[in-house]
Amino acid sequence: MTDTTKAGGDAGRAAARPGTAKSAPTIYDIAVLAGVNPSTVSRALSKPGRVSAKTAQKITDAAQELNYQVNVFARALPTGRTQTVGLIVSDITNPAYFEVIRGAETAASGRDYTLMLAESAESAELELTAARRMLATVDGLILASPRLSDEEIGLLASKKPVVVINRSVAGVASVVADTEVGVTDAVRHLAAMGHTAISYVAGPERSWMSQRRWESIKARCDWHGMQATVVASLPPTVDGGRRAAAGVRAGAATAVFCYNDLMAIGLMRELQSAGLTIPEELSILGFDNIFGSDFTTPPLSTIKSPLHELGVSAFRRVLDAVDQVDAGQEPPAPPTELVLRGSTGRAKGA
Amino acid sequence: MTDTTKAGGDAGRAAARPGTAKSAPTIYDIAVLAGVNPSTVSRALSKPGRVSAKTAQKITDAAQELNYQVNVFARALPTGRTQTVGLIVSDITNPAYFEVIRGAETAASGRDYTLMLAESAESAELELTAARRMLATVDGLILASPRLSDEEIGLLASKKPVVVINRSVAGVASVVADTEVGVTDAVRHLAAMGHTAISYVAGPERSWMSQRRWESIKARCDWHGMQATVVASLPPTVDGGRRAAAGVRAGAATAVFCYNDLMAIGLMRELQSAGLTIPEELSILGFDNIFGSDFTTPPLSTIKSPLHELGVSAFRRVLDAVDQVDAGQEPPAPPTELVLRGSTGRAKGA
DNA sequence: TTGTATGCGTTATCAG
DNA sequence: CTGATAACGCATACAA
Repeated sequence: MTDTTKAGGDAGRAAARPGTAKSAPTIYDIAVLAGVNPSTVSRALSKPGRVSAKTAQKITDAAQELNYQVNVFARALPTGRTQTVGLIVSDITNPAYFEVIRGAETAASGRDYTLMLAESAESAELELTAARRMLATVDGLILASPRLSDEEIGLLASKKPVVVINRSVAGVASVVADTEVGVTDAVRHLAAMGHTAISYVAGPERSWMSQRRWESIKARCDWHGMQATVVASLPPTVDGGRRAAAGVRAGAATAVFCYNDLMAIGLMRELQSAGLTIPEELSILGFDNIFGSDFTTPPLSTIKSPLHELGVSAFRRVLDAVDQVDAGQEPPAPPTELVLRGSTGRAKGA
Repeated sequence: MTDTTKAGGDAGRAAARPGTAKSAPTIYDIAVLAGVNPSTVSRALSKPGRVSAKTAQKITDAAQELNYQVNVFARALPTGRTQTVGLIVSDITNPAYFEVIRGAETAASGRDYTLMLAESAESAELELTAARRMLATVDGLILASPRLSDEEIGLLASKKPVVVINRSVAGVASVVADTEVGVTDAVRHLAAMGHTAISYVAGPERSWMSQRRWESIKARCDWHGMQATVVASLPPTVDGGRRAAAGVRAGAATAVFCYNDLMAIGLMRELQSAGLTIPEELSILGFDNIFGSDFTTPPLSTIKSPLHELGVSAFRRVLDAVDQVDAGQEPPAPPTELVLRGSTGRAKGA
């Protein structure tokens, strides 16, 4: 039976809407118009070069004329491929993700892929739900600063290509910014400004990157013979930063790193409203260099992350995995960079 | 032929990955395990109540045991439905979209829908591309402050349910914040502070909302017998705001509204770095009340938008359209609200 | 209530 | 190089 009629329920896409008459054209329509077999149309459209130039021309012309658009569902059914990759960020409200989203997005568009974005609102549970949902429809998944456990991530990665950003999970591809260079510069600067004791306001326990940043800071402080302590572990938000104020004041540090700019901003504002002057009485540093970190008074000194590159690079790596191309070496980690503004200064009494 | 074997290319999802053995279970697998017909499984899983409680139980049990997951593509093929709605924002970098995204997202999750997010980077062309791409895979589309022309939007809306946020297009459902109340309060406040001439820094020409806000401001100023003028039309970004500085200084206004907070922040900072003191020499007002608008010195006075409600409401309306339920009345526009902070004060010389 | 038969639009296999 | 045909997994008229 080579029935080319389009019978059956018209439940298809583009049906029943006011302006839309009949359902979208298919390769069958193109086939009759071009006088070839549907399978030839399929070939011509999906694998260039596997069909004679002449018929290919006829077919593309016919497709153009009918304003043909592939039905991605029909295509995905036999192939399992969707030309879509997912990106899950832990908090859409954190400006730090702006650029990683942009980076991934542009990289995706450039390769004719679509990016599917979701957030987990800092909840491991929601993150898992979102990840599972996405996994069913995407070719690969990018997890930015995931709150999931290593096991959960490994499980996801066993089903589809997964790349994690700013985290390291055994057996899973990852793209991590090199915190070293920014931290090295920052601590050296602090030392030069007479600081001898610093503290660190950590982010969530589950945050691999928070841990990583602390280790880096600790190591450099040791090197300089400075004292370094963690004062708290709180949500990576402005409010989290505020809540760190008491702990910070209780300590003896004259300079404090916060896990990210959001926390640094919260901490600074809370301290200021309690009467402290920044940086005269305390130096504050954040991480990321987000939108708004230069709005504050004083503007925030911070360690800038290569957010855009992270997004681009992560997308590239999923695609490599999807296409089974051997990624070769892990690409070098893009470096961080110290951005000195007004929230850091000479140590009090130094 | 009721062949239940799973032959053919194993190109399906979850194939060829290290840990994954055979392809995912289907309703056929469930059917044999539960001892019923596949179509019964389909019914049991998609339309609760159309199958006897007993068999339903058997089927859900079997599904559970096999860890069954519907293949959304296979489902989408005959039905055309994907349980997914798209949201396109004009600039993912604008914090104003945080809450509309969150709103739409939570509303979507609540109804077991997935939100697909994209941005257009303030480009009408990219927006159209993104919209077209999405249209093929979603059940409905939300356009937040689109830069598209009315015709283009109408065309999209003729194919799938479309809802626009903060814009009005003939024949297309829309959700718009009521600017009136916020503006009314703001202008009244300004009048009380002795201002008699205000100016407006407009956003993009294509921005319906920028126009809307201006009309609202103009009307209230007229009412108070105040003079009101537009000084520029620029990109709705911090940099756009900076570029408005010269025009603002050239005018005689003692208070200026900016299309949004981003512009207001840019304008304020530029003016300040040129030596002006805010609000003593000039009062500045923004719109939206975004993240960071209270970080500045002085903190920005602004007209807060019901961003979250806009997102929620927009999602609801697409869903109504998708489900063909008569939306009934246009829901009332959620109101804006004046938020007085430090960037507004008594008119200079008043 | 449940089973039967078929279609959804595309890709893939196998002949010719 | 091209044509015929069988999956891909699910939903749904229709019959029983």
